[in-house]
Amino acid sequence: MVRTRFAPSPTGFLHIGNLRSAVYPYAWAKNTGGKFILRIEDTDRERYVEGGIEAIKNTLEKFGISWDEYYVQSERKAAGIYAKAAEKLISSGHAFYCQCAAKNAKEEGFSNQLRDPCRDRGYISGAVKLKIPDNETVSYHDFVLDKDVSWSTDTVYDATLLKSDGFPTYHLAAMTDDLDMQISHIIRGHDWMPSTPIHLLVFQYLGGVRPEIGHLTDIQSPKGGKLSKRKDSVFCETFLNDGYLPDALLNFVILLGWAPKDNRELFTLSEFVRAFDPKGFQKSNPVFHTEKLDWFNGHYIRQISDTEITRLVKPYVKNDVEDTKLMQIIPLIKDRLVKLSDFPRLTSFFFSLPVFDPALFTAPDADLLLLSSAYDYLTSVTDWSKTGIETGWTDNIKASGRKVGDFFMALRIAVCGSRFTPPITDTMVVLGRDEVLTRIRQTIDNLKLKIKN
RNA sequence: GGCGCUAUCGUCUAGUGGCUAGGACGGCAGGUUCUCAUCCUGUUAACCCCGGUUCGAGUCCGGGUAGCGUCACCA
Repeated sequence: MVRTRFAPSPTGFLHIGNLRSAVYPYAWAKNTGGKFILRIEDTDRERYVEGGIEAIKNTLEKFGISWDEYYVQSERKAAGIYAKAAEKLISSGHAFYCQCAAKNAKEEGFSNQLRDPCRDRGYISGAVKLKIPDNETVSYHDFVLDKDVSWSTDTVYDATLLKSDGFPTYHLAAMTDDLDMQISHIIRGHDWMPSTPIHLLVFQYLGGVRPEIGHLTDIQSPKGGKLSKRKDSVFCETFLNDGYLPDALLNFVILLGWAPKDNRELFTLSEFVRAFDPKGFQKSNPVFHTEKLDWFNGHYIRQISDTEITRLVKPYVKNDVEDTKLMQIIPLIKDRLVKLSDFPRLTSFFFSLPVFDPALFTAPDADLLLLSSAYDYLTSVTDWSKTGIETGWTDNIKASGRKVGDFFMALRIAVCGSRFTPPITDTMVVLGRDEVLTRIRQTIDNLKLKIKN
């Protein structure tokens, strides 16, 4: 029975890395019949984004990730929980007040002092900092890396626990909470690794049962370095709006840094919960190449029903298009859909007259004959259905000595204005007899004009 | 620069001392087909380097090299 947590800061929308940091602990907790906790770490008032909390919850829900317990650090701060923890550390001699001006790491460069000059000044107010002991070794076993990691405290700086505005930093808040909430396993980003010795000390001084700790790999940008807002598309909502299914994105992300022993690739969330094994965590950083995501998405789209796709494709379709029309079209383009947003591009000719592009007709004279022949034949068709149109047609074309491929290509271009379309007969059925005949007639006229000039 | 982590096909990965190093995506080729796509088949391509341990190393150890992370009163 495992208790895990996902602890995002409401500083923006949920990104790919967040999603992964949420789904692993979720799966682990559910796999063991334990509890998954959502904890909002909103202790940085500067970076707080209005609506950030709702956005995070909202997106998690889209992926089917639900939580058993929910906490907000600013509320716990108001209850005095972190101040109390800080006092405990001060009174036991493991923390001290500091009245130095806040440093800005970017400006300070790499010449930071590890030991704070205020540690022995006996101030009775100010920011609270951790008093790092000299010449000690702190260590833990990382369950992701499956490795013991240790530091000399001589390389650790006196980290701030409580800011002068009374808000705790991550170092105090998260550790206090993990203890209070009896978190059994901390799964967090690799970028937290360097500050782990601080956390180990805080845990030790606060007392209680220390959670196991594991550091997830960092997702790398294909452009090098870690995935970032600047150079990459990172927000889950962006992918969702772009027509990626939550199942596909989740499946893709799950496999970025985790793999089962049998190397299975397809997982719904509940299947992942069942298959989850902490031994499957990857140790080296994956690169965020999305080719496989496209494959997953196409795969999942092909799995779902036409009725469901009709619903999903709505945001990408004009309002006045009826469901019955959509239901006719979807079977024709389902296999061609990589993203839901491909729908309008693949189906434009169903809704509007294609523009005549003379360049598409490579042999205008021959095509004109083919189209005239097609027009004559289609006029004679009484049963405007797939079989009604198709029966005997191909044989007739062959008998007339024409190439079937050329014939249908000319027809395809005339009716759809493109060389790439669903099977033309099915398309014509959906379009309707009058529309099809009109389009062919117009194309014939346009072609004649072209030939004349 | 200090501290720390990592290292198998282009990408995601399986591998836990004895394998022709496997799968998936992508690429390429072929089949199916009125085009494209789907689907099917085949194919391509990897153990970072150097030492050591061992009868035997992708697997263990050491050293290089490379990549990554981090050095805030941000998380």
